[in-house]
Amino acid sequence: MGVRGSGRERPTLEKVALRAGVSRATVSRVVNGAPTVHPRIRDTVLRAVRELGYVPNPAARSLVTQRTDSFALVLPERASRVFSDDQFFPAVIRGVHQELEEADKQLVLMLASSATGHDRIERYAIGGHVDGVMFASLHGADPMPAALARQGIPVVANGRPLGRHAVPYVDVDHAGGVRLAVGHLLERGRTRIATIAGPQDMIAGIERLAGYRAALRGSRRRSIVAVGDFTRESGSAAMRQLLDDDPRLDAVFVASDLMADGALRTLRRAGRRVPDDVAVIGFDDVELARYTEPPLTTVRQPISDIGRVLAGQLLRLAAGEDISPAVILPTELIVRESA
Amino acid sequence: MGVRGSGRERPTLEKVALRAGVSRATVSRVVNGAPTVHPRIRDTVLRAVRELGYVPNPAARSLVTQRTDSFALVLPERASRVFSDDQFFPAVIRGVHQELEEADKQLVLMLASSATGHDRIERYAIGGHVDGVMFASLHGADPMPAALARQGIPVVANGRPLGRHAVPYVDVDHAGGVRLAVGHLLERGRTRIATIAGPQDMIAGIERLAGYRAALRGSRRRSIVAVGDFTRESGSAAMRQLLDDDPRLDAVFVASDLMADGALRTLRRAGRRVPDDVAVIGFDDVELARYTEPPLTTVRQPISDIGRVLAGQLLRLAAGEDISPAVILPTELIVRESA
DNA sequence: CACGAGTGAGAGAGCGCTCTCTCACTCGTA
DNA sequence: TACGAGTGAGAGAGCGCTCTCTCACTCGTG
Repeated sequence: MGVRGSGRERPTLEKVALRAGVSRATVSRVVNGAPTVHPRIRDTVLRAVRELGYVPNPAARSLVTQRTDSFALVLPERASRVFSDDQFFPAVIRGVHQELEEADKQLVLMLASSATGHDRIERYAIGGHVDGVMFASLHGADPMPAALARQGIPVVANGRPLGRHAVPYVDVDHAGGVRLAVGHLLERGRTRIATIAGPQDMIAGIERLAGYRAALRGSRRRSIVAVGDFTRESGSAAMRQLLDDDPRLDAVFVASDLMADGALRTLRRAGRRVPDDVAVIGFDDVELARYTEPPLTTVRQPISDIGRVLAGQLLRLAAGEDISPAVILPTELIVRESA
Repeated sequence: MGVRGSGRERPTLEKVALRAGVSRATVSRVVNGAPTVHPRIRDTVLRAVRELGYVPNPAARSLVTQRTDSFALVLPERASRVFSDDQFFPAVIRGVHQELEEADKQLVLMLASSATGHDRIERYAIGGHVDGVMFASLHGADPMPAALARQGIPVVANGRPLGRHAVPYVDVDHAGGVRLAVGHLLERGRTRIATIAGPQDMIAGIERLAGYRAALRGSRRRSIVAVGDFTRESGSAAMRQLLDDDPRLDAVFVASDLMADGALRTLRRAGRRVPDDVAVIGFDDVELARYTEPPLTTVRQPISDIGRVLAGQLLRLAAGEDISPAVILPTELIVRESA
């Protein structure tokens, strides 16, 4: 049966003006909070608005203002990663949503899948459906952000874009976090410190590996590297490989908590005690980290803050303000039991 | 510095018409795929469109068509539950997005937080920003869906709304799933089968508990109930209580995987072996279920299908078609090691 | 008392598109 | 050859709102 659209003629500015005995312009002024309306008239208008249940028509409004008051968040949709139990995206979404809500803006969510998805997003943004676009966790040197920016569309990315063309971005201090982690391991006297890196076409993967290398460099330790793709399975596999490569390693820095969980399972199966035989440190501090066996020492990144700042920067950019080309959020080491 | 809006005068229908040497109406016909245009003219127009990089202005279009081609998905935003590592929402979002993308519609995400959030959502929908609204996992007898439906806005909910006023909904076969789970436990000769129920103001919590009671009723077993709120912690706590209440229980049906994980931890700590001493069955089959200790036997619900169907129904409703007032998706028992 | 500044409200021109109505023209048929 | 049906394209009226311009009116001041 279905609750079909009863139509319910929505009142227009005109109707309200008629009822309040003023002009359309005055109603518009009242509705938009212009200061140049006499209080008495304002009240009359507001009453009419209430009585008629008037709500402005957004299409008509944006037709003339050239704004839509909504912003797009583009997420890569790679089935396995996005929305696995990695909690990154939900938290980013929450942060973005909070910030936008406070500014009374709407969030349009776009999952960029295949190439077609790319096209669609570009057309959508260029078509002026939104006032700006946020990109989260781009894969590699995606040309889309720069392309949109060149079209004059406000764009902010999460994670430094790899291409030449800069768009403003916000990211966390990957290198600093890794430094804390590796420093912690060194302090505890670990000597053979390996790493499980993330995918090398994503900025987070790249920077965390670079951070690991930099942190070890000072200590004359040799680096031992395996590469995963941020999934639990890849963490397990990478750990197996590391144990093959260097059975005597006594610590691993893993570039994500999910991979760290996989690594912990491999270690357990291999009969290594954590942290006694092998210390493990992850990265992210998702909820999972508190429930691994043993609970995971990890580098916390303020995920939903990324979302908030991302949206905040975009709002400012769209408002015509100048924003800093990069905002780097701090990371911190959360010490639990795995290291 | 900021990549500021260079403006980049966007061409209008008029400009395209001028260039192609036809009228605005004809360009509109071509752009919207009307069949009554001579192929030669169509080509000329399309060339002009391409050369000018014309993209229709959505605000102008919806001003006259009264459509926006976008739909809202409303999720409750209770910090702890939403976007915890419960994977429900991400999967629903993905499903909804897929379905909408195929229809070339956009997804506007709204997190309903406080009462203010409610207001905002109502105003937004009534304002005509979207062509329809989906609600996922309403808390209790939320009046919003019915209120919007009464205003003539197409609405579909996930999970049967509790109020009197029906809106079309899609849900999974909770009772059937629970029946499979309890049946499995009975078959294996379990005699004292407890349950950890979900919150009793959510339809999923209510129906799964009712299903448990119904399934036991035939078997002359006594029901043993503790209530959680779908979080891992509440699962742990509920399990502790159950062990206190009836130390000799030999099976638990838990209304969510996350709570089941909590329950497993409590059992482990209490020295009970799973499944030897106590069999555990969860509900949801989120990714976590494959990684618990031991891997969790659980009732799978096709989460992203819920999203797809939700969106599909809404699209149909918004298109003026009649839809069935309820769609129930099947559940199935996934047997792993915990029972 | 006259004048100019300041204030509050209305008139009216669009914003870019769709869609109905109208009309010119091409055929097929008697 | 004449007529009616069918087809393809243009004219033009809005959709509901914002915003500039204009104007009437009220004061304060010289």
